[in-house]
Amino acid sequence: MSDNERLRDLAENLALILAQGGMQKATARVMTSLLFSRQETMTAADLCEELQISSGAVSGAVKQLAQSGLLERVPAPGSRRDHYRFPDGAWARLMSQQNQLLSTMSEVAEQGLAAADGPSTPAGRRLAEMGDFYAFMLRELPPLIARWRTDFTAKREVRVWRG
Amino acid sequence: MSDNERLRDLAENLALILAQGGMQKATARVMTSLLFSRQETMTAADLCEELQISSGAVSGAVKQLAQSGLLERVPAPGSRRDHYRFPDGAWARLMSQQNQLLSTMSEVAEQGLAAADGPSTPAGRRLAEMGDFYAFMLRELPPLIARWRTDFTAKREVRVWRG
DNA sequence: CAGAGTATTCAAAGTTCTCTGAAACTTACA
DNA sequence: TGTAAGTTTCAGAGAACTTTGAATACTCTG
Repeated sequence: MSDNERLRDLAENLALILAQGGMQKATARVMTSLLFSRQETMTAADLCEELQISSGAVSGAVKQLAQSGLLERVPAPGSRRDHYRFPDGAWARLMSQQNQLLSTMSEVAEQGLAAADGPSTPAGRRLAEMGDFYAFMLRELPPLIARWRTDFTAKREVRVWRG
Repeated sequence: MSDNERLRDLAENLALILAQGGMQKATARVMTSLLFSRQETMTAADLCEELQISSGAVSGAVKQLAQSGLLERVPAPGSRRDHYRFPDGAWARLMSQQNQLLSTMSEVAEQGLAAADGPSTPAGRRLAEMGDFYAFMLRELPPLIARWRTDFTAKREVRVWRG
């Protein structure tokens, strides 16, 4: 199997995993195509051809991905077509967006605790644990992600110096 | 609105959020019922009545939840019915299970990097970043969760002494 | 070991979601 | 401003997933 075939295989495989995790199939395939593509950017037509899906499906996938920051439009002078790419830092951004959910979980738990007459009732015990856990994660995760960003940026610069 | 109604409302609301995030509706509702219930445990019949769903749906939901550690069967002497409860430490366990996914992401990125002729190609750059990010998270998340467990266990013990 | 009370399985029905293909819309250039 | 290239929208077909309800299997208890 050539390296190109291997890349395509890995892309389709990862798309499958993401689809099982709730992402739309076409959306997942567009995302992994961009991620594993040898090209810097891909056009909608490229994606249609590579994935054998309609332009409508590509349009929908692009919309969703752009909203969650997993795809960016690249200005392409001299081309009428939109060019898309998988943005640098997307993974970190994706995980940061999870904070939204953590925050919701934490709030719901607090409200529940208030309605449950404190942490000594069964419901109160469960909700207190839930609230504590999500508050903890909400406190700890953002600095962790920030630390990765710093580390990785430093590493990348070393690579660039070395050329 | 009474506190009981508020609890039920919060439960249904959270179930809706989880369902939007890909969890099956019946499964999410069973989970949040157990989480917000004033009782220590609930039976299948309790769940059927509270949620107005069939026993088949409850059975399916119980199966799924038990597999992911979000529900546990409680031995109930003197009752023929199974009793279910939301287990202590479930949230931490749930997050730990995400490590499986982190691990997969990290591996796929490595394999992709190998097929992409190193980090100086466009695909290589993207996959190197992805691999680095997930390897980092895989290294940092488990100790973080362990730390929460320790902290929370200590806190709970303080509550018990005082209680 | 018989029988009542529960839990689980499974086919069928219902529901929701996704993709396609065509039409409408937008944009860039002559 | 007209035209051609490209993108987005949307209704409808089809696929995939959920739930139900009845039949089956299980498990205590007398």
